[in-house]
Amino acid sequence: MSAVSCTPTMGRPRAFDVDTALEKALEVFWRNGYDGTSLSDLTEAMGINKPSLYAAFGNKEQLFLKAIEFYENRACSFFLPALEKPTAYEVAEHMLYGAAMNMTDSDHPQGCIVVQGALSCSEAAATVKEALKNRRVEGGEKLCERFKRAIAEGDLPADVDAEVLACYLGTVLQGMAIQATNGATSEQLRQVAQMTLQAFPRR
Amino acid sequence: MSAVSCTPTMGRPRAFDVDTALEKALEVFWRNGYDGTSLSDLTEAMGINKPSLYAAFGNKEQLFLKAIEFYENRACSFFLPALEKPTAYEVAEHMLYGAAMNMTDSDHPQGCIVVQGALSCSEAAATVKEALKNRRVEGGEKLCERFKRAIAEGDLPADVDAEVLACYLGTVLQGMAIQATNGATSEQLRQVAQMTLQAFPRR
DNA sequence: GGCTTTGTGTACCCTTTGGTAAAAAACCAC
DNA sequence: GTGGTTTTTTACCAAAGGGTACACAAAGCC
Repeated sequence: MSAVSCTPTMGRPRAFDVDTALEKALEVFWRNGYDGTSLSDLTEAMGINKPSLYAAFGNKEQLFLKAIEFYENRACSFFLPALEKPTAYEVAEHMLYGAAMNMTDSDHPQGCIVVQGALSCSEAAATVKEALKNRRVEGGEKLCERFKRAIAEGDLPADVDAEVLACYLGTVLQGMAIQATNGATSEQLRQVAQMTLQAFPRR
Repeated sequence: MSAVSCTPTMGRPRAFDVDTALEKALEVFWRNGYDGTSLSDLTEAMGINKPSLYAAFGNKEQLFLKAIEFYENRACSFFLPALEKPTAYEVAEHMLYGAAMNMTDSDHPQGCIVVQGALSCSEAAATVKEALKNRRVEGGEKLCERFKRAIAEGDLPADVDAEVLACYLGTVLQGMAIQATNGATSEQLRQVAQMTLQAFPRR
């Protein structure tokens, strides 16, 4: 199941659990950003030494990318499940309320690592910055596709612009990540979600 | 006028213009973030040596804070002027369309440095992270005050929740900064602005 | 038991980081 | 010119950055 490494049968067994270590790394990257996280921060949080980190994950950049994958596959992810809802309105509703809940959850850093993990960063972080940007853009495209389908199904009025609607929803979702880091409560974000839905076309 | 230093009459004159150098520093910080910007990046962009930088601006942290001040006092700032508009709706309108224009202006990096300058960062950047967070929160509070005034003036319905309205608008504005870094065009952001205004109560 | 294979721990590599000491240079007042 | 004052230049510092060599330890295989 672990996407990171197939445990070999020979040789000394690993003394740590790869997914647990990845989860710790995710939390550090989430809180401090890519540039703001040092290898010492990582090895300390993960409870392993540098050679173990490099053997298991490649390097800092690859570790970050694997942490992002781990993040998106977590049980509490809300984006993809929301896309499956039967109507466009319910898609938006579940996504907005899911974000309000998830981004303020005190079990992990506030906000969203795909937004804040490497927003403005050094040349050395250009690859991960691009990777996160692509994920944000792809999220918008998935929303757009979903709304186009809704129009085709007659679930949304034919004169609705799916791209604008997706961009609007994406803007609010990404803005909620910033609000969460500002200290907004889940209740405040739920009210933002409610207002956002007021501008949302219903069949 | 320069808030940075009163030019002394004695001694060797400065070989660079403080405000020009500050503008260059702002651009680097804006593009790379606080953690992602090194002193070499700064001195190269500003065209000065490190001792000159330290003499004129203190250190990296103080230079960043002065760059933020410079940023907020620029001619093309839109936030404070929008607050002065006669009605709450016009306040929101000017702020949203101002953001759509400003955050995609190719004369400088995309987005907003108050949002992306130090969103997730190292312990060493905790001070500037906090400073930016405070500015974002204060922006929301100013919006809230403005909307409360609008309610008192009868410009907004009495049953409107000024706090929710301010949080909603702040969320969209901060989300627009992310969209701009994603590569959104000013036209796309204008359409987001238009949709946002649909949820805005009118008298 | 030995052999092979893999992971761990320590100690190290070079580069870059933020920041400064000290001397030379450019100005003003006299 | 001389003295006082400030800025520039060059060279440097200690610490931290990402990354690795190497010896040793722990497992399966035979």
